[in-house]
Amino acid sequence: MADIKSGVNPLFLREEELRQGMELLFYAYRDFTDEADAMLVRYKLGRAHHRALYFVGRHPGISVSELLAILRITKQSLARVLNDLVRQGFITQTAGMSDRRRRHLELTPKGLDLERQITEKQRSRIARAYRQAGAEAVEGFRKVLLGIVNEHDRRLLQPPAGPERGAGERGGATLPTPKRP
Amino acid sequence: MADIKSGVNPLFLREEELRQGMELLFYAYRDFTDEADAMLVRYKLGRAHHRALYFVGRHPGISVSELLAILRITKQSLARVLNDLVRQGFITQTAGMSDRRRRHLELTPKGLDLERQITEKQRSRIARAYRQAGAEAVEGFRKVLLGIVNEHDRRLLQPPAGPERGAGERGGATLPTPKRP
DNA sequence: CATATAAGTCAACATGGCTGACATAAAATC
DNA sequence: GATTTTATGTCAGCCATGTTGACTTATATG
Repeated sequence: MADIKSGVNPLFLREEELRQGMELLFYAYRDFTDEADAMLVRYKLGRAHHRALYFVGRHPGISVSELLAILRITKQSLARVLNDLVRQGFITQTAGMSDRRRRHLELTPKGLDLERQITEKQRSRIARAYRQAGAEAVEGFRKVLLGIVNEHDRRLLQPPAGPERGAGERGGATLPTPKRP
Repeated sequence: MADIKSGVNPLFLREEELRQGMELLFYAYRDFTDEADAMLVRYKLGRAHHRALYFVGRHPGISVSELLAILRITKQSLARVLNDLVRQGFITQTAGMSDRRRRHLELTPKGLDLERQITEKQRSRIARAYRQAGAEAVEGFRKVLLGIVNEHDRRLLQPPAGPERGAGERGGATLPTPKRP
C-alpha cells in the first residue's frame, strides 16, 4: 500500500489536525477546571457553584432564566446550587421593577470576594498562556473558539469590535453587562 | 470618579480580556461536548465512555495506567466504563508481551466505527471553525491552548514541529501513536 | 524469596445532571 | 375581569460519574 501518511496526504493531515484540536480542547479544559476545583473544596462548594457564581458576577442582575440559558442545565439543578449560594450570603435575589416575577441575581461583596479567590488561579493561568503565545495568537484563539460556539451565543459574545462599520455601538446584547470594573 | 473603563486602562482591559477567554473556553467546551452527548444517548453510553473510546482510538495499545493519566480519574471510575466497552465488544485488552501485567487496549473494528460516529459532529464542528478562522488563527488557537495545558502534558503534546533545530525527530513522547491512518 | 507494580474488584458515598408533578405570583391576553 | 402564559420555586426520585478505602491476583524486579 502507498505510504498514505507521508506528509502530503491532505486527508490525513486534516484528520490529524482536527483530532489535535479536539484533544487540546480536552486537555486545556481539564487543567483549567482542576485549578478552580482545588480551591472549591476548601469552601465545600462544587464546580456547579462556581459556574453560577462566575456568571452572576459577570452579568450582575442576570435573571434565573438567563442564567439557565448560559449553563444549559435544568431549573432544578440550578436551584440546588443557587439556594446554597443565597443561604450562605454569596448571592442576592431581588424582584424586578418592571416585571416583578423576575429575580435579579447579584453577588454580595462576600460573593464577589469568593468568586475572585476561586477564579484567581484560572485567571493567571490564562494570563500566562496569553503572554507566552502573544497577541496575535490570542486573536486566533478567540476566533476559533468563537467559531466552535453555536451561532446564537456566538452573536451575543460580541464579535471583537473591529473598526466601526454600522451605526450603534457594539456590545453584549441581551445580557446585562458589568456596571463598572 | 474618573472614567476608569474608558479605553486606556490596561488593568481593566486585561481583566476583561482574561474573562472573555475563560468564558469562551466554557462556551466552546459546552457546545463541543453537547454534540457528542446527543449521539451517545442512542447507544446508551455516557460521556465517560466516549472519552475512553476516543483516547484508546487515538493511542492504540495504550495501557490502563496511561489512560488513567490522561483522563485523570480513578481506576475504579475507569473500570466501570471500560468494562462496559469491553463487554460490548468495542475494546479489546491484550496482555503485554514484555510485561504481561499490562493490558494493552485497542478498539475493535466495531469500536472504531462507534468512535467515528460519535466524534463525527465534533470533528466537523472543529473543521468549520478552523475553516472560518483561517490557518493563522488555528495556529494561535493551538498555541494558547497548549499554554493552558500543564507543563508535563504540554511537552508530550509535541510542540508543533517548526524548522528542525535539534538533532532527533520530534513527536508524541511516551504514548504509543496510531500505527497507520 | 521479598517487595513493588499493574490491574481488577467490592462497597459505600457525593455531586450534579435529569424527569415529572405541582404551586405561586405576576404579566399578558382575550 | 377572567383566562392563560410566563418566571420562578419546590418536592421526590433516578442515573451517571466522580470519589475513598480495602483487598486480591499476577507478574516483575531487587
